[in-house]
Amino acid sequence: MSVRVRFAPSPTGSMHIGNVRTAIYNYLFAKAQGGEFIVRIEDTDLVRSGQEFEQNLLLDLKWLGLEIDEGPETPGEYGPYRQSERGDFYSKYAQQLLDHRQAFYCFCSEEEIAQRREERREKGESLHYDGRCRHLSDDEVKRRRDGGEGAVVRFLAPQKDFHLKDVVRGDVAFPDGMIGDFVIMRESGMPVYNFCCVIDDWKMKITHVIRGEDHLPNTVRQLMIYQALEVTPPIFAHASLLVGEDRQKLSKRHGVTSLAAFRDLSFLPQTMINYLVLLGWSHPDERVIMSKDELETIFTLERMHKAPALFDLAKMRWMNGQQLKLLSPEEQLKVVTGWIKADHQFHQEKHQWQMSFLSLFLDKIEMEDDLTDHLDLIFATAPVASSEEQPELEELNALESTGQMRSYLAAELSRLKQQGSEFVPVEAFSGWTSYFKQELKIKGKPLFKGMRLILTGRISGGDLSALVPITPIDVLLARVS
RNA sequence: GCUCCCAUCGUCUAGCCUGGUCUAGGACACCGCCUUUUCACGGCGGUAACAGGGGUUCAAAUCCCCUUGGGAGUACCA
Repeated sequence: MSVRVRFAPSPTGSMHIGNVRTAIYNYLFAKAQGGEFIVRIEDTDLVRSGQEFEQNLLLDLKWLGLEIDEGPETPGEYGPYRQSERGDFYSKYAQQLLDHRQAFYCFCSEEEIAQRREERREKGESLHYDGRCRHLSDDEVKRRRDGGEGAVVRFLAPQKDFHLKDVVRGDVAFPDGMIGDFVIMRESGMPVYNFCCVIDDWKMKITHVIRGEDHLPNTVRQLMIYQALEVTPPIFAHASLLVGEDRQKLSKRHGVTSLAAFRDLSFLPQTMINYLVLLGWSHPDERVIMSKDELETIFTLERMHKAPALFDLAKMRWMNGQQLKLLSPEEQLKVVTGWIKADHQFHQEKHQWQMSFLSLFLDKIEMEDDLTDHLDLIFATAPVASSEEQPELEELNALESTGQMRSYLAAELSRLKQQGSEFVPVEAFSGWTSYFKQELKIKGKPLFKGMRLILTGRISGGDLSALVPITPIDVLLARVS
């Protein structure tokens, strides 16, 4: 049977990276197995769900390049793909469970249950639902329902041990009494997660359920339902959690956690996939930089890691640089150009010039914020020097040779500008250097650092002979005067 | 409280299943050196970990037990 996996987010906010990683695992596994990647929207919580969230979710997956085989916008034969539209399935099987006495109507209000739980807590007893409505007679149920009394449907939890064979965790035991009778249908008639999940995974012919470890306790409930329905459960793989600095499950309060936020920070989709997949999975040969295509052939559930993983922005940053270097020059330019504000002078320059800029700085660029400094080096007219550079800078400035070079360069630049040049020809630059050496007898630190100071306003930086020819003459003139 | 899960450098991890080749390997970060008359890249090197205690065994990071620590769940959320 062909592998079918699903990513089943609830549209209640922007997609956070824990979910993104789950999506990636599912997608990669599907690809590696030649199977299907299905997206199912879990929107049974009408209050928290929103249509705009679903749209963003789908857009996020698209941005990542995770192609959906079946989903709300590309339905296959097992739809609908939104739980809010699958009501018939749920009521049908809820009724079946009711008929078979595997579920029952419960008339207890939330307040009553909370109160009874408190009482049991004081007595040190189990906090589960106490089974009060378990054995109401059919007549009583009918009477109370006909009388308009609200009721939920509870699943009657079997009193026995359960056992799960999890691909990443191995054998997991769930002892008898771990959970009480749980709600599968709300008073409003809306089904609840654990129930929908089973019905949908079954009806959508899902073969492997790959999800976060936080769902592990849910799995017993689901196993119970599978058994009651006499359906063979899928294979489960529970991935470790992603945690924040405090080692707790990653959530909004950990700062930057949504995919959108990382995208805004200029992380590439490849980086997201590459970095996230490595947070809980490893390549058999410990390769680190990988493309999505490579991952699609090599990913296996067996190499998933059990312990929770912590985010390391520094490594992710490095990885972004590595992924950037993997692109073709044209693609690199496109990415980098996208990082620069629309009204920046950079966009006015010719393609050839932009490529020169890129090749000069590519090694130093990992993220968007690396760019500012390099752009300033080319375009900023006012010199920027750090405070600790100040003493050396002043010392250099006071040198007689610096003054000589400054007036010479000012004259040269004006001459070039009058000739109509926009940039300094490479030969002109080397001409200046030889002139300073041979005629003015300036050499060593006063020569190189001095020229750098005059032309860039700084005392350290990249190769001047490459930098100067791509700096606009107007900028250089402003710096010299 | 109860149930379940987890535990190798600061971080991500390899190794653990199938004990010896592990004086524990890699990556990020950090620190040196080389190269570069400067920056970066690169190259070379360094600091740094098997949570603790008991077993089993000729031999344990690897198997078992306990302790400790961390996490998750315990909803008419998913």
